[in-house]
Amino acid sequence: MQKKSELLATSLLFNGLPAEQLSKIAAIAVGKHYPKGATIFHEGDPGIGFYLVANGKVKIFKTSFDGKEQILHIFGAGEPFGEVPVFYGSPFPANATTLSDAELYFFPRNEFVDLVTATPSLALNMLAVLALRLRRFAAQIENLSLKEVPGRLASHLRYLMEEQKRRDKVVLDIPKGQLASLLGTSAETLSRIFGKMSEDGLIRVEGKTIVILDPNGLQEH
Amino acid sequence: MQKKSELLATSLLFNGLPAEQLSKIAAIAVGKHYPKGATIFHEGDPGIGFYLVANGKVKIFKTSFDGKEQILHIFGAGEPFGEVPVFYGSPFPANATTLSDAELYFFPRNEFVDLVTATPSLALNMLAVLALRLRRFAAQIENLSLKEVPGRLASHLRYLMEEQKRRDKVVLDIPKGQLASLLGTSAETLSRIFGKMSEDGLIRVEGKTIVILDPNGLQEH
DNA sequence: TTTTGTTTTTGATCTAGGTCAAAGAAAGAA
DNA sequence: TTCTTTCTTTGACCTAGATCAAAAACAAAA
Repeated sequence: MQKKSELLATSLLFNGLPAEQLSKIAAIAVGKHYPKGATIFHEGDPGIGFYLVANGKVKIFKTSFDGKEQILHIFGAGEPFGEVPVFYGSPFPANATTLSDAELYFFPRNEFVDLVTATPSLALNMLAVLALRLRRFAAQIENLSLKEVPGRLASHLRYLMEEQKRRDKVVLDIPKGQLASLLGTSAETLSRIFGKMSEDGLIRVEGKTIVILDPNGLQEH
Repeated sequence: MQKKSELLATSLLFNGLPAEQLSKIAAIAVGKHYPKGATIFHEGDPGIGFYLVANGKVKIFKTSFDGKEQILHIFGAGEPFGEVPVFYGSPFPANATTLSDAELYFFPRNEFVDLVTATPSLALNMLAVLALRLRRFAAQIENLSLKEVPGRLASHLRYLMEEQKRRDKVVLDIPKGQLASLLGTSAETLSRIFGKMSEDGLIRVEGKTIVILDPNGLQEH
């Protein structure tokens, strides 16, 4: 139980809460293990609570009638997901699947709402989490509708540079096919764009490692 | 002041709060009038508070370097906007402009955060508002990336049928060019799709009124 | 290693829908 | 009304990127 509240304390959601609150929160969390590729929930399932990633990676996605998928988010350690039904209406708006073996904490809706009601700083943290997510969605809509695929890839690479705090290279943490689905394109097109950017001397692709040769050129796209 | 808290009471955000709270909320709201086409804020401006539409219509949108615009939301009476910076970081993630003459209430950040902290049910209402908005964004991303333009138009028409509670016809509340920008396409393409759907006997276009001839056929798209 | 399954790349082809230009229709303003 | 200004439609053309098919490269397991 010690380790559990330690992880919780590092997340944006439970950040800054006093130890006393943290242990109450830890008390209602149920740990669950999922193998790689497991379904956590489907779009339309009733949302009886939300999850927090302890370790591993989870994708949230929509699928079209003909099987194409669009990834909305990829969440890693410390990030919560599936909160929408907790605060507004019942069914999950999208599907959730693990991208690797994963350990998750599940927070049942009613208990959690009680905690939020009793703990103003938890409520403000949750508001911050949702506000950040809205900001990310706005950026994703901008990318999908106002930028072409090279521009979307460029902004994703800049995002990874930021996240991994490197100016010279980044490592893709998901297969290229999944990246294509996140950027709203096909694996074939993404592969061609990687090729084009290499030709143009912007990057060098070495498997999952992308060497950034021209950070400024990347801005342009 | 009486009228003000009456309007507030009808909004999802302040719904169900006791009169005492409502008057406190009304006390910090500052009324402002904007003419049609006025800019309320730009992307990147510091967010010192949020707004609620008393009457009129407001669009929230992103623009590309070459001037194309993508509308993220259109808000009418009773709907709040610009809350993201209140709860997470400072700058507005998008632009806001009036689509008609509009009366807005402005809520300064600090005072409002104090109220939220002191009023659990207000916090839960705000969480519901943001959760609903996430759900809408997820649907918009799905539309942009998994559906073609006819499908997007069809789901917008179904949305209007729902909203206006009519099965036989709906009235567009914005110009067709703005609708194109909301659906992530151009005015020309939208016009052609309206034409095609009319040919196919799905709808009949009479100016801003769209007569729904075949609700089931509309489902298909 | 060799085998088998999964990613990734490459080639060839096709089309939805963007863009440019201009004409028509509506809607306000004078 | 008549004049402007803003919306909407139509025509002609063009390209980003999807799709299909198949080879190649990797990775995991036997």
